[in-house]
Amino acid sequence: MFFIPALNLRKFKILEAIITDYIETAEPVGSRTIAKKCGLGISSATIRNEMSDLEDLGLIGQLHTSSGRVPSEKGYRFYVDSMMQSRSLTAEEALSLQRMLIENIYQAEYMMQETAKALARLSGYPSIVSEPFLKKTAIKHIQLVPLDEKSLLLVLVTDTKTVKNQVINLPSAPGYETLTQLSAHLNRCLAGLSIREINRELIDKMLKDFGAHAHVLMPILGIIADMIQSEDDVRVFTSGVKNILAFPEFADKNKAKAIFQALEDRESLFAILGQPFEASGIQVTIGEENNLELLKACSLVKASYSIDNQSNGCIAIIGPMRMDYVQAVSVLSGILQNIQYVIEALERGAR
Amino acid sequence: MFFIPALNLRKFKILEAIITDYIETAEPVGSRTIAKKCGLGISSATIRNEMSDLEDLGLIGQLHTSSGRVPSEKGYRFYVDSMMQSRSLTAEEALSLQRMLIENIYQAEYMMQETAKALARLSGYPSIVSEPFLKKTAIKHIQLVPLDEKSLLLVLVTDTKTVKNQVINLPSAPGYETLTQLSAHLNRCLAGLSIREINRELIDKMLKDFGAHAHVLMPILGIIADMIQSEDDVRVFTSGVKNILAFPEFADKNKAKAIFQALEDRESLFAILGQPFEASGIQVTIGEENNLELLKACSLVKASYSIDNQSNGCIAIIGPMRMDYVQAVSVLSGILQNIQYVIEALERGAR
DNA sequence: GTTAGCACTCGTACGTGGGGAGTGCTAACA
DNA sequence: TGTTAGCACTCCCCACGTACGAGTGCTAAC
Repeated sequence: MFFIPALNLRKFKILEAIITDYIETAEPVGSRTIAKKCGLGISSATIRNEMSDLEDLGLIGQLHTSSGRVPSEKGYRFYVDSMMQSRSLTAEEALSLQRMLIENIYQAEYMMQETAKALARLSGYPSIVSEPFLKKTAIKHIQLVPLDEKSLLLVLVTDTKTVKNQVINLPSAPGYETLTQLSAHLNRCLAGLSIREINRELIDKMLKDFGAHAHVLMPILGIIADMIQSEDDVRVFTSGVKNILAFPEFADKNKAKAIFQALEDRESLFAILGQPFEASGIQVTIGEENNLELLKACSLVKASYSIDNQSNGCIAIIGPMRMDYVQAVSVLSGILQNIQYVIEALERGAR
Repeated sequence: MFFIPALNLRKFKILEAIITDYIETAEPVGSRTIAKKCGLGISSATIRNEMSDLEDLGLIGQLHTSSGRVPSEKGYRFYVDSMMQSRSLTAEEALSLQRMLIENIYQAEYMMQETAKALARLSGYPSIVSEPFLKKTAIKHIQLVPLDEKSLLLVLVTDTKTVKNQVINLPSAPGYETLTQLSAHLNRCLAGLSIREINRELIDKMLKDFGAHAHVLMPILGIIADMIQSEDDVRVFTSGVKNILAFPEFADKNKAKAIFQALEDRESLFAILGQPFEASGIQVTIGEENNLELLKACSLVKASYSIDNQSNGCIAIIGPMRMDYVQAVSVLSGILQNIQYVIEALERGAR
């Protein structure tokens, strides 16, 4: 948020008209268009003078002499910070979200793909949604399932209702009976704990209590720690990537391709979402403000959702700098609310 | 496969030269190009005469008078059936596949996404890979995991090592002890069976043996049947969708968008892969041969992989009709072999 | 049967010129 | 002093005509 002293109300309104018009049409905006549209009752000549001032302030620019004006990054930034007013979701949008909630929300992981879809459909931009990071998440239940004589399956249910599987290979896996006992033991000791609470002391105690199976317990404990600690199992969903093609900004094949490439690759998705997901509220980063080279011609609208007041997951949409920020922010915040609502419902259900 | 009597060796070679050149360049092929390239030692005039004949046979066509020749769908069909010789994977390609095998292959589901990636990377076309359909797959292990007082988690491991989870909501869920007993009971009765072997008689017997928990057992049995019967849980992976943008055939935004749309949507992916996946070997469908309107301007190269000699899953790539069929078929068959190899390794490991 | 030659077709690239949208500047006006 | 009409100027865009080149089909000669 920054303040521009030279900006009187008329300039403010003209700037607003330029930006909204350009967001809508993707065409440079001329003084006559503004004269007709902004309803200030002043002539295009006066507006030309004002536009010249706005250009001096660095809020708008020209592609070439005698072209209309185009918002600059600084212009967009000012618009996002000081001009635009967020709106609520329309009845239609809200209804569409409600439908999303009705089915398959018990497990957090089902919700994510659906959230990505809703985000893309309602906003018209490609969306990215990450599963919650598990770092601060607690273990709810552990189950060991026999597979064959050399392997077993570890099923981990967290308090966010996410279910994770991992096959564990051993020189010789215990039988069903032993696994059942081990499962019970693991649950007694670990259920309700988060990764931070699993310490050396606890592990020593567990091994002591169940020493006969230490050779099985050790690798299992290691893997459990890995599972809830590493982000490797955190999936990231995208939707509506094709929406990019609707924007003239990405008419160039190579630009479109770069975006598609990035949105297909896990690593670059993480890079886009950024680490850590600590920031709260909705963040808008415009053009050069983005650290990633790939995004320097784009804008990113991003929000974190939290579980148990711990910021854990991230939802975002990507678009051209000429993005409909009002639409983007309102859809994102609407969906954010819904996610929180669902998560809280899950939490309540879990206790 | 069809036979064209009028096609002597020279015409055959000219047709081959036209098709391979067009596949490479996407430009209509002229008689002089062929004269220089095909090495038959005949002049362009002679080739023009032959081309005229080939056009009469419907194997090639012209975009307009005085343009070069372009293969027709019939031409491509003849090429695929009778002309092209498949090649083996190059050392580089084979190595790339080997790398894919090294990690994360124990569970079939990990392999699928990797397979899709490899397929797209090696072929240069968008790829689609489906998980194995479970219809003929047998149950390996069932485990009931307590969640809370109103819900439990059903974990189903199949003999293809696919693991599926489903939350089951009940008015009142049994405790840990009961679930452990129920799990044991379910495994005793169902392990090793496929969906076809689960009949009324068996269910009656199970309910009789465990009548006290019939109200829990009934919904569980229903869900197990659903899980292995329905295709709802079969995931389909895509990769390299962006590759489409490399082809002039999809320069039109709307065409590209239609493909992106289709490859993002589960339903249309199933429609593309087609049902059932019974056919063996590699199938090529060209242009109008495809039932789907969307694919009438494309070619689809598809293969099924099987588990235990039952055709169960499907891998495919999509491209323009001017597809590099040699490349496509060789990559697809190379990857198919690898999938089979991995699956057999899993099977051996499972016994 | 093959080929050189030629007239013809058609798409593409290129230069040109007009129209239109837009600007900045100036001078007149309230 | 701020506003506005008018004007010259810039520059993009499009339509048009032309030249060129790639390619064909046909004919006649080998």
